[in-house]
Amino acid sequence: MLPAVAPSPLTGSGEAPSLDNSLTNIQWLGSMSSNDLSPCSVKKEMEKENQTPRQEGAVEPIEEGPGPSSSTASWPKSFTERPPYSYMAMIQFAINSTERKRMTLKDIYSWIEDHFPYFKHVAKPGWKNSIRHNLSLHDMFVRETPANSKISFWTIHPEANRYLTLDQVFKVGVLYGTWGLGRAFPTPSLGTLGLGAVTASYLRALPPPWLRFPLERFFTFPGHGNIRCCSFTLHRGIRCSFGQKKRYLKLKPSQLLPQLISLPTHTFGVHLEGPVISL
Amino acid sequence: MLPAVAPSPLTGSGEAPSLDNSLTNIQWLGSMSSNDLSPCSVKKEMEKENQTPRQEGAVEPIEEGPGPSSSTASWPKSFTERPPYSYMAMIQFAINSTERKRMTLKDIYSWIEDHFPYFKHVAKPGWKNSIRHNLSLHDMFVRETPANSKISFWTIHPEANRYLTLDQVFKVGVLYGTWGLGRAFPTPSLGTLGLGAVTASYLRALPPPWLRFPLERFFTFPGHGNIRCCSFTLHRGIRCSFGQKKRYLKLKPSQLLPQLISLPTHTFGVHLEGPVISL
DNA sequence: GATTTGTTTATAAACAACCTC
DNA sequence: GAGAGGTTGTTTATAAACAAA
Ligand SMILES: [Mg+2]
Ligand SMILES: [Mg+2]
Repeated sequence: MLPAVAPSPLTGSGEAPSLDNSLTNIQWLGSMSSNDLSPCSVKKEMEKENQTPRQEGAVEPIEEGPGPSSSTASWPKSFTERPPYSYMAMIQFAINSTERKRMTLKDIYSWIEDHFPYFKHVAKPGWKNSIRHNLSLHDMFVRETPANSKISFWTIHPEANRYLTLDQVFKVGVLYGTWGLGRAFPTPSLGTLGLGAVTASYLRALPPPWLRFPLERFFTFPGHGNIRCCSFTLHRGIRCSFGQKKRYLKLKPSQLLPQLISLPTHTFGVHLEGPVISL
Repeated sequence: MLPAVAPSPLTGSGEAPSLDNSLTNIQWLGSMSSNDLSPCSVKKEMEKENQTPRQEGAVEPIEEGPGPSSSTASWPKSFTERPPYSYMAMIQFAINSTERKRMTLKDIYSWIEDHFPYFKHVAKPGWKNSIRHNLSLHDMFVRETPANSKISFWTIHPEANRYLTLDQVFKVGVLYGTWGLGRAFPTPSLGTLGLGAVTASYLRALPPPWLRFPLERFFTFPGHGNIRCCSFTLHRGIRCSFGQKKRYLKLKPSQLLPQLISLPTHTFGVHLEGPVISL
């Protein structure tokens, strides 16, 4: 019941306890953002369906901020370290990178290897099994075979596709609606990062890279009115909460947007429109 | 390419190759059928919601047929051997054994332990994790909390519930519709049992316990007309096919009955009505 | 005949929320 | 009431069995 004092945003992220994991992940956010693909990814480009060219303007490269998030001069960890994205998220990034929002299995493999070298060089071969598992398991992913074709493409169910791309994950977002009305985060426990007492201005004042986090899924709840508290996982081990507990919607996370077939839990991009409510 | 000759039904099941697994499973079908619960299951009976009394007439005890399926005089294997049912199937058996078709998690645990001692005495404790995983994962299982109650019950989505019970799995069924029109089973491969050249009279002539197998899910396809071939898994490693290949519906198994949210693959009970077509 | 693609189940684990003692 | 520890619920990862292409 004692409201724990949330870390002040302006004192810097370095003061929050046990942030090692988060900072590791934060480095990921900027490192593989754009076109630094390995050369081997160019050869079969003609056989693949066109991928939409990246809009460079959409990417905000992360300047190294204060604190331990500045990377060393050697090979970036992102080449050997597992990205913080779930398979479900990476598959969406891959499919949504194409013009027609569809991709063959083989190209999904390649896209992921090209954008996340971990899977090319480090991961056990079973990661491809996991990709196939995810494609089959989640209703969000739908296989389509064009008439008179033997090729089949994986698509994203139109009701479920929010057209998120890897680039979007890096964007800076703003709060929308009546977010951040809650009290201080009550009980920051192991592996939990409470931002506490969140207001829009509080969030705007957060030093980078905090606002670059994927926050999207808990922002809008069509049909559920104004939600005054939320809690979500940024990456494994890093969780954020806003507002009062005890007032959660009694819905499992994947039901929060009931019109969607399936929602990923982690690592979604900021994808917001609308007015910012100053609190 | 060579069409393998299917085993003749009247020469007995003992001649089919590599049936060790199947016979092990067949023993399962009769051994735990009725009320031979362990004594420790009686105590908390009052706290539980009523379970419907078993209709003894519905169970056909399996007399020991010819071949290696007769069990030894010692403790039946079924007490230490894993039952052939998936978690999804066992959960349905448990919930459907109650009057109101709902059950708490704890009672699901108990029901399974009582009816399948393997889970009480042999299985690693992680099996309960798997039960919870299945309850959450499959949309078929829906949690309901009565108003003003703290208890929550697991139910089966009414559209998906076929009200199958453990007892029904033992029932003998008959073919319905135009089943069994196909040719010989083409390529029995490792772990596959081809019945081949199946007709209704062929199936009626099969010695027990063949017709006691769970066959239900491929029998009726509302809205799909007459299906002339099918293939299904009885238990792990034992697969049956009817009819010609190359004429499969292009649907994944769980979509065969599209009005259902989710269908288990294995171990479903015979649940048939209608005329038997003699071929 | 071997490889790739697709579907399903099992198991372990991370983690949140709830409940009980 | 507060806290510790066990129970219940949701989600992801990984391996594997197996069918079909
Ligand atoms: Mg799918
Ligand atoms: Mg469920």
